[in-house]
Amino acid sequence: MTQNKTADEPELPGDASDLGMRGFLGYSLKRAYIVLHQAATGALDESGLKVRSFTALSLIVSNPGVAPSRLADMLRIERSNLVLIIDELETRELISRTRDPHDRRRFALSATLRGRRLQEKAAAAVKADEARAASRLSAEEQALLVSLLERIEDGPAD
Amino acid sequence: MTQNKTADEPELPGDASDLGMRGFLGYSLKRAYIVLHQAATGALDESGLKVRSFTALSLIVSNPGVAPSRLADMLRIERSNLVLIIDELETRELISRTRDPHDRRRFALSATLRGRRLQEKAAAAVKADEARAASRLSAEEQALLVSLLERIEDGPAD
DNA sequence: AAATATGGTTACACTCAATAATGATTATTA
DNA sequence: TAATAATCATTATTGAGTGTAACCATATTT
Repeated sequence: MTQNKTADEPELPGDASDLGMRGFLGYSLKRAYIVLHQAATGALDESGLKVRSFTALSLIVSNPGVAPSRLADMLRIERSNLVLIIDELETRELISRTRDPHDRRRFALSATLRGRRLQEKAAAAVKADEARAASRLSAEEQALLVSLLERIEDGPAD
Repeated sequence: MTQNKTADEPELPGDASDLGMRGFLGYSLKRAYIVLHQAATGALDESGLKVRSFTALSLIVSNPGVAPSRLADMLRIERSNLVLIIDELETRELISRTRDPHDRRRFALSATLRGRRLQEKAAAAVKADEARAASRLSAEEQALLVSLLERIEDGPAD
C-alpha cells in the first residue's frame, strides 16, 4: 500500500495527483472549458438564456435570415435538436420564424428588436465573466490562446 | 440555385459566419475540446474504454489505493456517478476494490496488472491521436497551450 | 409524372451528470 | 456509555443534451 496515513500525517488532501493526466491535451482542455462554461452560465442567469440558446441567438443576430439547418451545421448539432432551441427563442419573442419565399421548405430566422437587445446585454455579461475567469492571462495571452485553439479546430495538418 | 456567390443577393445562406462568436473564449474552447474529445474517443475504441473510464483508470493507476470519493473529487463528478464507472472497470477486472482496513467505510482502488497494461496501451493510442489532432501546433506551442489552460483552470486572479 | 432529395418536425433512446434517500461505518458529544 | 451526527458507498430518480429514425411538405431530378 502506497498510502500511509498514520495519526502523524492525517489525510493530506494533496496525496493524490493527476499529474499523469496532465500530459493529455484533452484533459486540460476539458477542465478549462468547464471553468469558462460555468462562467458563461452564471453570466446568462439573468437573461434566462442557456449557453446553447445564447449561442444560437447570437448567430441569428449576426446572420439575419439564416435557415435552421444552416444554423444547426454551425452549431454542430442535428437539425432536430435545434428545433427546441428555436421554439424557445420564438416563444420568448426574441426571434421570428418566417417562410423563405424562395424555398418554402425553409424558414428564415431573424432576431427581433427585443432579441437583439437581449443578446447585446447578455454578450456583455458573458464577456465580463469570461474576462474574470481568464484574468490570470494578459490580453495578449488570451488572443494567443484563441489562435492556438482555432488552429486545433482546423483539424490535422495532413 | 441556392448558392449564388456572384454578388447577386446580399443575404445568401452560404455566407453565414460565426465571426461574432469568435470573441468568446468559451466558444473557441468548446470547439477545440470537441475535436480532442473525438480524437480520444476514436483512440479508445479498441480498448473498449470511454474517455471517462480511461481517465478514471489512469488516475487509479497513478494513485494506487485511492478512495472512490477522492477520485470523484479529482474527476469533478459526484460519488454516485463514479460508482457505475468503477463497476465497469471492476467487472472487466481492470481494477480491484478492497476495503480500507483503517476505515471500513472506504474502498481502496487499485489497478490490476491487466488494468495497468490496458491503460498503458490506451494512453499511447490517445497520445498518438491527440498529437495528430494538434499537429498544426509545434511541441512548444502545445506546451504553451497547456500552460495557458492550466492558468485558466486555476480560477480568477482576484 | 414519378422518383428522389432536402428541410423542418416529432418521437424515441442513450449518455452524462446532479439530487435525494438508504445502509454501513466512524466520529462526536452529552 | 449511549445517543447523535458525520462520512462513505450505493441505488433510484431526474433532467440536460444529443443522435437516430420516421413523417410530411416542398423542391429537384429523371
